[in-house]
Amino acid sequence: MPPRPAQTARATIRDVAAQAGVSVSSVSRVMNGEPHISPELHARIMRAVNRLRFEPHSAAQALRSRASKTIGCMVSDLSNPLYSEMINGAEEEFQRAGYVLMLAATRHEQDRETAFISAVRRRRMDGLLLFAGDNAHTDFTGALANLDMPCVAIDREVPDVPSVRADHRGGGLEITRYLIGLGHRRIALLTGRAALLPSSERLAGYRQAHVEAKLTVDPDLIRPQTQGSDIAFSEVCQLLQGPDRPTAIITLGTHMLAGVMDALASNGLRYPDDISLVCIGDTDLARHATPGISALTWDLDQMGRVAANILLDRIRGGDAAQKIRPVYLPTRFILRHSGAKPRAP
Amino acid sequence: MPPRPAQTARATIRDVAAQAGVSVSSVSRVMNGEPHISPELHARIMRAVNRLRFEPHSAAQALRSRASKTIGCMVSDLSNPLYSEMINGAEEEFQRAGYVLMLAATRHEQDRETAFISAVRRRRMDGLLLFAGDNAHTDFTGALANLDMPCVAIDREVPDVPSVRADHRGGGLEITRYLIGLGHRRIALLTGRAALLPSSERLAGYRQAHVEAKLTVDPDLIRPQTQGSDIAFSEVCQLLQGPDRPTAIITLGTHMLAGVMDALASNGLRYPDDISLVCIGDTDLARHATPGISALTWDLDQMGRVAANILLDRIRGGDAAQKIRPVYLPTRFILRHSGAKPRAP
DNA sequence: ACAAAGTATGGAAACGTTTCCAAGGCGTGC
DNA sequence: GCACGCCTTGGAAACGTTTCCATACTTTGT
Repeated sequence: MPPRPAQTARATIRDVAAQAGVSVSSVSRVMNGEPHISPELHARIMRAVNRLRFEPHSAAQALRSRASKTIGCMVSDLSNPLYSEMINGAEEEFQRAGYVLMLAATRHEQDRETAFISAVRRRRMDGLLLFAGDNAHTDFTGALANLDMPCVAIDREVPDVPSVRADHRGGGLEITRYLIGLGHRRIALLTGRAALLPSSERLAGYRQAHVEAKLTVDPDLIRPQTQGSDIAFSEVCQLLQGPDRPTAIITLGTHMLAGVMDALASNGLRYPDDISLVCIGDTDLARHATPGISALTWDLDQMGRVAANILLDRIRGGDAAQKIRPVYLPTRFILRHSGAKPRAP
Repeated sequence: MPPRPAQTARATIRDVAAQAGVSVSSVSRVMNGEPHISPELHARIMRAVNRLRFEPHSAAQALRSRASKTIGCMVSDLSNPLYSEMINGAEEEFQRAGYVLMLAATRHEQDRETAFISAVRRRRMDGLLLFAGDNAHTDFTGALANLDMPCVAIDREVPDVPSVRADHRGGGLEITRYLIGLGHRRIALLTGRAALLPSSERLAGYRQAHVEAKLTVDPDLIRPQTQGSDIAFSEVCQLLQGPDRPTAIITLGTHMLAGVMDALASNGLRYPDDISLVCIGDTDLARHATPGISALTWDLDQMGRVAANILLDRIRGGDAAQKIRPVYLPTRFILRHSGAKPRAP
């Protein structure tokens, strides 16, 4: 194998100093915008910088100054639009503050989580943003405890780490109340991985609504399966085969809703007449299905931004110990036409 | 402001060497898995590494070894599911190869593009993945030419840079032929930003189909607007007001399709009877609308992976100069029920 | 048996910054 | 006129690795 073509040598701070006839430290000061620099020194240095197209080597900066200007971001699945929209918002805030995002998708595998934590440590990243992930991963939580680094979680519960969360419990409560109010007594819940905070919170809201109405919850109606439209399809088919089928379904809006709709169609059922439907997370599909599907929504972009700013605050040495209490963002119920009173039996 | 709580000091390679009673270079060799190391030296060093929880400082490594194990990834919009799915695939390949992804969303702003290029240079990233972006940005192309770094573009044309592309031209040709074959003569095309390669290629296919059928193209039917369902809505409304309205519409599947459907509905039109519809990029909405909407699709995850592997090859010193010819991935037309013969006028 | 070639280790010089310290010049208040 | 402090600059020591070179000890080939 031929040797790599030599990178065209790049100017170092020393070259700049030599070119401008000044000391290295002066160049450094100018590059970092420090005060107490005479105008003509500044001008001379900038001229040299431009002539040589000097660009500071950030590894050297990080090594010496102990700040990498880098944020780690751990998410289970990049292609999940819920996450990517939050990341999009967060990234904008980081960019504005001069930080770069390092991204890793963990696919819910504990190995990848710990591997990324290790990368975060080795790279001495300045902060870490954690998106919803399995709380069951104890190794991970352990690794995190030793992390000793500003950290913010999104829709995830991590000890001693501040978090931003949507009010999934309140949302679950609201939509369950709504369905109960319509007269439903058997409401199926397809809310995604049980180990994820949003799912467990929604379930709590769902239960609370039942308690309020003095109804008991049939555990068979709760289907905390993984994401995926095919899973949703088979789960719903199974629910519909049963003797005492549900009269309403609450389901995740991304991917799962599609499977649910397929399942209804292939069982010859139509919403809202035969069965009521509410989905979690508003999507094009929910909006444009006919009839439109009522949905629970919240501001993903905003969540990303809020989390990013909390993290930036902490990096800047903000009042660390305080306010690790979670910040909650509201959910909003969009009423469309997928709910109705249950058929008389 | 109180001083930041001192980071608990972390072990350096020197600490490890001292603890194990060996030289620094031996520790380095062990950490990098070099050969010619006696088993007992290896064991002694690993024991010290574990005891001290030593983790090499990657900035120092990067500084000395000139490899940052980092890939830059530039994309206009992270929340666009087309992109995020490709990124998801690419990230998996990078992760497997031990690289970390650095992500930036440019929002089609040239400033952000050049800013990111600068970040890439300063951080001495090992490679760069470019997603579809405006070819009109000449400053950017200039900056890129000086980049002197392994680079792969996805659905984007950059001089001297290899690329991976879906066969958008072939796809555009296929769906336009299909509609012409049904008898349509006035086919509207809402295909996204004209400056993006996929759009211009689709347009080329669209034109070619017209040429083949000896039809002339009415430029008014081509609406190369930006993304967004509201834009699509108003564009379609405008098209439908005109005296000689189109009998078929080709539209992007993400977001725009929703606006198109709204526009049809609010003009009292139904597909496929009143007007035919085909969308580009398969989505839940296209699949589950009633009737189902025919769609052009291609493998996003695969595209990301292919691009990642080409880039990794080049980083490893692969036959650089060769094969900068674009790699094309096929598109596939999924026939559903949104197309019909045009109404007799 | 001896040169040549390899194997296993250590020592020290980079890599390109930031930052601490020192020092010269200059104004200021007494 | 002098101690003091501020502004401006330079010099040099870190930061934590990798890598080159040297060295001591084994093999191997003849």
